[in-house]
Amino acid sequence: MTEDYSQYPKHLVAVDCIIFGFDGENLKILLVKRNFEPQMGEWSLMGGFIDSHETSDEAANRVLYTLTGLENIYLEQLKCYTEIKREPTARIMSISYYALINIEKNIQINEQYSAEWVELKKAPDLIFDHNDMVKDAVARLRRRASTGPIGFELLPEKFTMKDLQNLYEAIFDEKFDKRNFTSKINSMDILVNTNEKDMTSSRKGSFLYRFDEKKYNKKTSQGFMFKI
Amino acid sequence: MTEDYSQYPKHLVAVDCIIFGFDGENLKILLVKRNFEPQMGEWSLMGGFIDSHETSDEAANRVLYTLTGLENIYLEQLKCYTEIKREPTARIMSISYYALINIEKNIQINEQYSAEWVELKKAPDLIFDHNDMVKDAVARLRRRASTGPIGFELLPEKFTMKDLQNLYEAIFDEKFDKRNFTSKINSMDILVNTNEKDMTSSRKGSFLYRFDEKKYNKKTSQGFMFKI
DNA sequence: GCAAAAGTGTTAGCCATACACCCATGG
DNA sequence: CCATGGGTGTATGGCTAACACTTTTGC
Repeated sequence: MTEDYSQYPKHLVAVDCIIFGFDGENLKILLVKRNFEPQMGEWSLMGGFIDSHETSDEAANRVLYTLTGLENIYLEQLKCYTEIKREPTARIMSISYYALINIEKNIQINEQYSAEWVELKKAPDLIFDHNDMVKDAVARLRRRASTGPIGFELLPEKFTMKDLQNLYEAIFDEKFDKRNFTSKINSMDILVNTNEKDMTSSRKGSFLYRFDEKKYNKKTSQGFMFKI
Repeated sequence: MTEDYSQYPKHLVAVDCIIFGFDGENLKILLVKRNFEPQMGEWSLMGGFIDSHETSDEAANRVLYTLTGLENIYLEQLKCYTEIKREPTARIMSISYYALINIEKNIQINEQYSAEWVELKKAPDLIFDHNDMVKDAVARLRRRASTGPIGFELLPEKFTMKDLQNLYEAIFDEKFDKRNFTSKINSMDILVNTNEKDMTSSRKGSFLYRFDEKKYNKKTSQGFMFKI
């Protein structure tokens, strides 16, 4: 006896992306203004339907590429939302993904979508269950950021210690002590000082660091655990 | 302009359940022997297709009820698996759920499914990507167990300190020091000593405890954090 | 020379860990 | 009375958190 799949219902399945960026001061998310019904003109996450020939990961990457032109972005599946009435016009499941992008990269945001970076804290109400998706994504981001070096995805290649601290303060919405933060980071020994200075923020200038991924991987394979 | 959904492909979407139980010594999972093709006769997780009128949570609860007759079980969504060829005969997405059940409850396992409790460590190879699902579920269980009181879902209402320690040792696959474990649990002050003794395990007998959920909730709302 | 941000160490309290003996009881 | 598992306290080292002054340099 072979299973006859035709008796089972099929479903529309979409992906929605929570795209995080950091401008040096605030965490932001990239939102689009819907240019189609339902809820045309309202703010939402960027999403798209999953095609028959692609996985949800591929669909999320495609959606991200379509909007930003970026590839090889940090992207992680979060959760599948399946409430029957989560969209008013049809039963659509959606798998949420969150992405981390360096906001300074030359992003050519596709004009077609009226996308905007908005501060996470000041984000407008979103359609459907997209507010829940964002909330879940922030929780996941915090957890990942505290246990792994994903914060660097949000920074340019070279960054100051202050940038890094600002980033973590934005992610956790919490202030840290400068000396404790610096020595914790330094004690992990996963950054390299480029010996270049960023002279834009002060007269004295502040050193620029790079995340040393090779070193991090090596240390990790020897039992090291990132922890903030 | 309203979106025309008919142009988008629809998908079969299933749920698969990783059902954990604890027998006092070992963590177990409930597996079924497939009685239909493909891969008839091989071990797999218990699963089922999502119907048009139900959410994935409801489908998972239904699958669990069908197999065990149990309702109101701890159940949490894990991840959506969408590889095109994850099943050989059709493109089927699957949302995994993990469940925690008290193995001592009068479970009437539905004979129809040839289900068996097997020790997690000795689990056979499973079909499709079910091995990955189990691995992901164990990781999630460990995380949840270390930060919340979900372990009690796996124990009978009354349990000894030894039971509790055995449980956490099984979950984390790691031995703990008896005195440190006891004092950590006691310092959280979320158990009540029933002043009954379990006389089956020793001459002296060991006290039976209950998890005090009310107290836990109250403490939690005041900032308490469970931590093991 | 002064304003503004960068950089840098020490201390005290807390928590995690390591560790061993007496107790109660049934047989 | 003895064998078996149950129950209990202390000391140490490491980590976290609190805290303030000096340096550099452009203006």
